[in-house]
Amino acid sequence: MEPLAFHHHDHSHCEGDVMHRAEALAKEQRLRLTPVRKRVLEILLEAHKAMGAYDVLQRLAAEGFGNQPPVAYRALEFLVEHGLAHRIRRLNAFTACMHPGEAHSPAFLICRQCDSVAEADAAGVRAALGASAEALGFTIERSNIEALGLCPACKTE
Amino acid sequence: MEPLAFHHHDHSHCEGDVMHRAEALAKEQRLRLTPVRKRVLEILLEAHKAMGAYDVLQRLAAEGFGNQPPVAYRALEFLVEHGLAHRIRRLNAFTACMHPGEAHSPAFLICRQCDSVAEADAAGVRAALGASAEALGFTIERSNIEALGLCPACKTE
DNA sequence: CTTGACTTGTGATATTATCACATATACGCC
DNA sequence: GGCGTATATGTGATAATATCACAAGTCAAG
Repeated sequence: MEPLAFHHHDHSHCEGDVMHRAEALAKEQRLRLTPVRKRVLEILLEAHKAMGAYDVLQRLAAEGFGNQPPVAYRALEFLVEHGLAHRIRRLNAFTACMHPGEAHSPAFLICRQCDSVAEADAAGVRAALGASAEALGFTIERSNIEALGLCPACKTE
Repeated sequence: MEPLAFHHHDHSHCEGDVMHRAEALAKEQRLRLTPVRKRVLEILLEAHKAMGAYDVLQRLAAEGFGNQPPVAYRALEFLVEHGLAHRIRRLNAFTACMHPGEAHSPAFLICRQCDSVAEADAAGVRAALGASAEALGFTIERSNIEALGLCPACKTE
């Protein structure tokens, strides 16, 4: 898994690229990536950071979609459900998945200064967590791993 | 770190024991464990599971403390700040720390069936997470690691 | 072209959390 | 002990986040 955040990169390209993969994935899995859902994913990708449901809703409403909370929440729930977006509980916010398709349940690194959110490789983390849980006889089904701190860019400023 | 949850144990004793350690810790660190704060900790310990701020508030109000949200939130914030309680973001809830004093920032195992919350050893998890973060130049300051699944008791039922 | 499953729009409401300001209490210092 | 300051609490209002319920619309299979 390549860490996309915290590095300079062709931003518009990364949007298109991820979007492309998301659409391919949706087709492959017979997911219905409807206009609202697709637009929400685009909005998240454009923002390139975590957005609250109401921020997303505002954008949607401005574009002629419904302006009631369920419109945003339902689309976001769909995207999260199918691995196209992630929910950042610490921020009560959502962010586009940068690695759709690649089975992963990443750890999130949240910069407290610039609010950027990066997906970090969590393979080792999950292994360790699984071991701890197993020692207690607990079976993990889903998990969220979030860290708050300073990103490299903000550290040097 | 001993896993207290998921095992039968002398419940009333564990309450008193943890409370005792919390008070000792407070004295040692010159923390002001005021009546509201102490009572909130007791309530969390008695419940022995995660409680929402408004649940706590209801209990407080019934006992003559203030009945406005900040009363509960302030006490809970204090307890979390000083390691006497933990915030479970997945549940928008709080739980008493079962290991006050022992420097730890545990992983939480949340049973989706019975809503019990156990603190699991997170030393390995944090090491792995720190390694992933460091690889990206990110400095972790705080983190929350939560897993949802089935506890041993609910698995066999 | 009809049925049934899924999706969206909409209004209302529930739940969680914070702000602002007045009052009261505890602590350090003299 | 008395004073001044920092800290804590009470209270009303409000903000931010999330869900429910139901009607209407859309899509796809048969």
